[in-house]
Amino acid sequence: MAKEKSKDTPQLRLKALAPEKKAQLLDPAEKEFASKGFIGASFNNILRKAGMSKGQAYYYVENKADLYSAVCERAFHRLFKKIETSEFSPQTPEEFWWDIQNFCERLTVALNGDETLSALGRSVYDSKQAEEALSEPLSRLQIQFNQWVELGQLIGAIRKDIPSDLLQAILFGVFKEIDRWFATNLSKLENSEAIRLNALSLELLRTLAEPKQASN
Amino acid sequence: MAKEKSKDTPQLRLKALAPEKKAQLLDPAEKEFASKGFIGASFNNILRKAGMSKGQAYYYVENKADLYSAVCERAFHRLFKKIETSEFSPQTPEEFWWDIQNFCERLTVALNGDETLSALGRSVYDSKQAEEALSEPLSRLQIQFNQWVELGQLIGAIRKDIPSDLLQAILFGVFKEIDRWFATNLSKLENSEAIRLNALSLELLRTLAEPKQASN
DNA sequence: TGACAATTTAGACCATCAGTCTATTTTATA
DNA sequence: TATAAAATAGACTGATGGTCTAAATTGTCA
Repeated sequence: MAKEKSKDTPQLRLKALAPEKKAQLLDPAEKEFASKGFIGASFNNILRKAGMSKGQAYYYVENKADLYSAVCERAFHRLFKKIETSEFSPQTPEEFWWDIQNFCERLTVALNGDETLSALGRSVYDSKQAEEALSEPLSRLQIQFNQWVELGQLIGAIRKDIPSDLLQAILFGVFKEIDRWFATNLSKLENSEAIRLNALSLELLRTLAEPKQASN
Repeated sequence: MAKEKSKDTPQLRLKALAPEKKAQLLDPAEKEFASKGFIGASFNNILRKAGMSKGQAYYYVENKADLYSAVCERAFHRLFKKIETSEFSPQTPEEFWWDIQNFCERLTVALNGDETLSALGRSVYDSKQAEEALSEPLSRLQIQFNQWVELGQLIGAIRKDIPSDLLQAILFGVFKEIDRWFATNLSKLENSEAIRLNALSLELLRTLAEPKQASN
């Protein structure tokens, strides 16, 4: 029997679309979202740039949020291909934090090489609506993050006295602010100072996340 | 001569408006902004609730952002009246942090007693647009904050190795996330746990802001 | 090849949005 | 009472994101 499940949702149809045609929509969309943010971006304008009719676009995409989500997912994969995250199995707190630092460095390099990607990433925080649009991919990220936290806790690299979702929110918040600050101030910084602050930032995160004393 | 400077801007006209009429506009606006956020709030809907025509509203208010700003300013004053901040002139780090704690407690109490105010406060972070609309009052807050930081640095309560705007962004970020977390999780919390986490949160801020060692 | 069905596309159309503009009413001045 | 100024009503504008239907295209099977 195996009745072929037909592509009866916009999402599935987009997935099955020829890469070039997908790009025809997602490329201008990415530019628009990256430069204007989720709310500022105009769906109509994207269609204009993509040379695509409304009927066509809405056949492959549920709504503006869905398009934004598709754009971000694609960019996300692009990022991860760049990072090529290696195995991550630290045994001691020192190893744990070294791995984290390593990861952050890869991330920084990857983002520095792709301004559109960086801007798109920052656009997530333009509005709650943007965040909601990405709730699904973000929750996947969250799971990954939680695994790291749990691992860290297991080997004594991360404190256990704060609910992990609170700790996570705080760490993400700090990370976000640091990112934002560097995005706007990096150009004014001496190179050496930039390096110093970068290291210091990571230290801050570590200070927040580490157990209070050397114990537990 | 002293030609009376006439109230020729919406802001001045609003300021000069009879309190009850001002409330007629600002009350429904506050409700709308608090419950829907800046972007989600509908100007038209506010007018409907206020029983006010467009011409009238736009005579007293420049645009949506200006209305939001007026609403927030009023709420802000309401908050500060509740807090009645006492003199703040610590001589030692311990005093400094004790004062901060004291302030945070007052703030918490004040906000707990006014859900609309809390929601309105949180609405600032709904979107960049909201933040921009409040750039003027927020920058006043920033100045105040910077004075505290400078004072703290003077008496050795606050580190000097991070640019103060970065430090400020980080502290604000952490504060924001903690606030948000408590806003959504407070109801599920044991009372004792809530108290513990509250104290711990402040400790986190202190950990971030204090000089690395006891020196400096 | 021709007929029929399914998929895909075009674009007119809709409600709603923030904001503008003008004609009118109300109020103050003298 | 006449005139000027301040205030108000609400029709109107150009966007927005999103819907809907009719047409075009494509696939399928005889």
